[in-house]
Amino acid sequence: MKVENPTSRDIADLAGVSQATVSRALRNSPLVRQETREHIQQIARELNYFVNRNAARLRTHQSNTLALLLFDETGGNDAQINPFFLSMIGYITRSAASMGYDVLVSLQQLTDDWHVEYQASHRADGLILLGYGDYVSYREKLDALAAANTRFIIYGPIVKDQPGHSLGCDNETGGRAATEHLINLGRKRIVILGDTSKRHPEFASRYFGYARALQQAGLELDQDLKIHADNTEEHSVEAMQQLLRSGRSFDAVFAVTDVLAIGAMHALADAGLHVPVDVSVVGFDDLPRAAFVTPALTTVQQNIREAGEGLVKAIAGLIEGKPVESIQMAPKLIIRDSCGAKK
Amino acid sequence: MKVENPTSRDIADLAGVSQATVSRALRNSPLVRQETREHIQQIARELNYFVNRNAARLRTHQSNTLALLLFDETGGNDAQINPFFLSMIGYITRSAASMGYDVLVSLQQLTDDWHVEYQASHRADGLILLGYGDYVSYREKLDALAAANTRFIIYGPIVKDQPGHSLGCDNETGGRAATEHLINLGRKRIVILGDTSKRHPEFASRYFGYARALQQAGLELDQDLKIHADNTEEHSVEAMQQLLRSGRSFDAVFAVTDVLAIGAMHALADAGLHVPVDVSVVGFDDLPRAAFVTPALTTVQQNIREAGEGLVKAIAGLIEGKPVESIQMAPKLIIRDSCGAKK
DNA sequence: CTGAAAGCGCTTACAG
DNA sequence: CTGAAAGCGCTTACAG
Repeated sequence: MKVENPTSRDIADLAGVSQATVSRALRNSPLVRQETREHIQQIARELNYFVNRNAARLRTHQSNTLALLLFDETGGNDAQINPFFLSMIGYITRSAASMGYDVLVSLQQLTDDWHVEYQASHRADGLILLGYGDYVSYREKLDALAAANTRFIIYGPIVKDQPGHSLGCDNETGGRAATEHLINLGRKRIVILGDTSKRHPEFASRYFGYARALQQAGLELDQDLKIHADNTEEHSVEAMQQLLRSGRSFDAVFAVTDVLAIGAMHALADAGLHVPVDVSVVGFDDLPRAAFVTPALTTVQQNIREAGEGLVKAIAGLIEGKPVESIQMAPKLIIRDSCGAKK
Repeated sequence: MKVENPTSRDIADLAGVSQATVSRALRNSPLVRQETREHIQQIARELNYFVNRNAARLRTHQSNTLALLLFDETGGNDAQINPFFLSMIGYITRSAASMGYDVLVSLQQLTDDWHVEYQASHRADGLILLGYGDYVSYREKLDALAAANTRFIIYGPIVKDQPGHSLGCDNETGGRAATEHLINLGRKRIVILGDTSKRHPEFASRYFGYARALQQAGLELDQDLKIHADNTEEHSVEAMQQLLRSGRSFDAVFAVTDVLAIGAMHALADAGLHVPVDVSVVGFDDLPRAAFVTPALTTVQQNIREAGEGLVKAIAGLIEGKPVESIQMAPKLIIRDSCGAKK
């Protein structure tokens, strides 16, 4: 009764049926008589048999696998993934498992010739793309994906004319909510911090929300308060130090990511300014660490659970040939201490 | 020249050679004449051809894939993975990629009938197990893995008689370093916080290190200062509140994880105690958030980069049939503000 | 250096 | 309800 690496043929011999019947029985085909089916499954269990997925995949042309591609934002120096996207992995994995998909994880650098290979080599049926990338640089890759008929979904903004599907939060509404909140707290000179160029459409949308809120409140849109910073804590600190040195007055900072907001808080504290008394700070993302910094960071939350589940559902739909629409989710303002709303 | 889903046969037809030669050429076999090889590779590139990995895997009985199994510590309520292990994913993925392995990620619940399936179904050649599990409960699963001849490596302590290989940090040395540091700061009544039972051998080792440091310093090992808490912030807060209510005096807390340390800091602050003036706090793990809490947490760092790379190297060794030894890495005390060393 | 052939372990249309 | 057969796309021992 002991077989080293049992195959369906071994089960068939043991059960006294054909190999085809074993295959059917193990897939719970209604074609097989219940009694036969149970007998076969019993034997399979005893032998600790599992279907060789590679054979099944070769035969069916389906891998039942999703590839999760994370843009490596560190340029290959480190393998630390942006914590916002990192925490999505759990939800994606669980959600995929519940739908019968395995999840392959891979870090992708801008220089890599990525993506195309996963589906072409039949390792994955579709791709999920995660990361705050530079969309101008990535565009070329996305076009290559589309040209190869690869199924993919990006977590990010809906960009006009961009190939493929996207799922992201409504960045403009989020940026607007953050800014309105600051305005309601009496703040009038609100810095917008980050790379809001078209290279980062999600950040640009947050900026549009900011601009709209100011406009609606009758506040001036001062270009001097638009501060560029690449999306790292270090760049944020630097940008804020420069702003402080310039002597320009401001009473609030809306950073387009939490990473930037945390950097800004450090720079402000180092300059002897008190958050939120002197300057209110609001971020975006609700990173796990946002609740742990002091003062706890007020921020715009993107629902990562909803995002993870939505991404899997979308790519599964694409794989099954269903029509899938790009989706925008509602962001949520999380009020903590850095804005000064709580007294 | 356009073929929808090209196979090696298509390349062969186009190149005017046999399919076998194409296969050899694409694998850079020295058997193939260089000119022929380059010609074939050229055509493959033009057609955007990639080897069907499922066929190759079926044929070679190798998946060149590692399965990364994360113990789900939330009991299925949430899919948040312990951030310590989460941040290892990047290093594991990159390291695996550099050795030619794909990485499959999966959340595993205690109730699942896990593990065995990955290798038996030929989806992975070996497993990496990550998580602060309850080793008494997991033991049964590990035995099943071993019985099925599955190759696996666990990030965790080396436990006597436990099947398989482990890679972890030297928890006893880490616990000792943390405690000695507190003693050198003049602390005499040091609470040890966490589940230090044999269910969590890594925590038990940290406790042994603690005990040894006290002993060496001629300090009493007071059982009243050994405080049990399951590894969540909430349980930590509760345990500390109970300790504070008991009126027992103490001047330091060595929490066996950062999660517990952060919970303890909250409980102490809520009770009006000042860290580190009234009570020094030291944790273990160096979670990303440890540097962000106030005061910044002094903790014992486990090198996740070294860990990730070591795990991949170890499982790759196991797969290739090389002898692999269980490994202990050196932990490193990271001194920040919560212990009171900096003035 | 190259080709013809076998075979990895499945799934499924076809025939009964 | 079941079996015989074909075939998914590779890799590699064997023969030349």
